[in-house]
Amino acid sequence: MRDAASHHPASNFMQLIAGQGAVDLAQALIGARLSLRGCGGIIIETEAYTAEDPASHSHRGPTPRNASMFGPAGHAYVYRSYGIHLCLNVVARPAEAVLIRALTPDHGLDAMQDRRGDRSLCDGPGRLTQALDVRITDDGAPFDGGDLAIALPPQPQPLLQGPRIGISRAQDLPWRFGLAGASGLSRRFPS
DNA sequence: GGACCGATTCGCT
DNA sequence: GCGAATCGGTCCT
Repeated sequence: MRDAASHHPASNFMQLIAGQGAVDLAQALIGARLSLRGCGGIIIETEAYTAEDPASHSHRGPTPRNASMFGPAGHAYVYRSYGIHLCLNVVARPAEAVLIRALTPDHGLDAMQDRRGDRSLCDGPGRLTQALDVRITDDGAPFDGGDLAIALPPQPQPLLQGPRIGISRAQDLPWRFGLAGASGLSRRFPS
C-alpha cells in the first residue's frame, strides 16, 4: 500500500479531475485516499454512472434529491438508499458521478469501529458511509481538503473491471472497478 | 392519495 | 439463499 506522501495533495483534487467523465474518474479514483473529518482509507472499489445511463439517478433529469449530481465536479452526491443507508458519490461532470463502494480503512479506525461495532468497516457503500459518518448534510459539499478530501495516487493502479452491483437496468455495462489484489471488496469480480 | 421500487445490509435458515 | 427494515421519488389514478 502506498503512503500518504506518494499521493497528490488533496487540495489539488478538484483541478486534477476537471473535465473527466465518470467512467474515467471511477478508474482514476482506485488507489486514492478518501478522508472525511479525520476518518478514511484507500478507495478499492467504485462504479460509474453517466448521463445517458438508464441505471443512473440523473437519467430522468434533475430533482431535489439528485440536484448535486448536476452540480460542479469534485463535489459529493449523497443520497439515502432503501430508506436506511446513505451512499457517497463523487460528481465527475454534470449528470455523471462515481459511487464509492469500498475502502481499505487506514486512519480514524477507532471512530469507525465505534460506529460499526465488531463488523466489517468499509466493504460496501452503506457500510463505509456509516463507518466514516457521512451525513445527508454532506450532500453537495466539495472534496476540497476541508471536511471532505481526496488525494489521487501518483500513477494508475492495476484494475479489476466488471458489471455494476444491485441495478436492474443497463446490467451489461462493465462500469464497476476494483483494485487488483485488494481484500475487502464488497463482492468478487467475475473472472 | 396510493402503489411500487430501489446504486443495501443484516440476521436467520 | 431469503426476507425484513424503512422512506423518498416517481408514476400512476
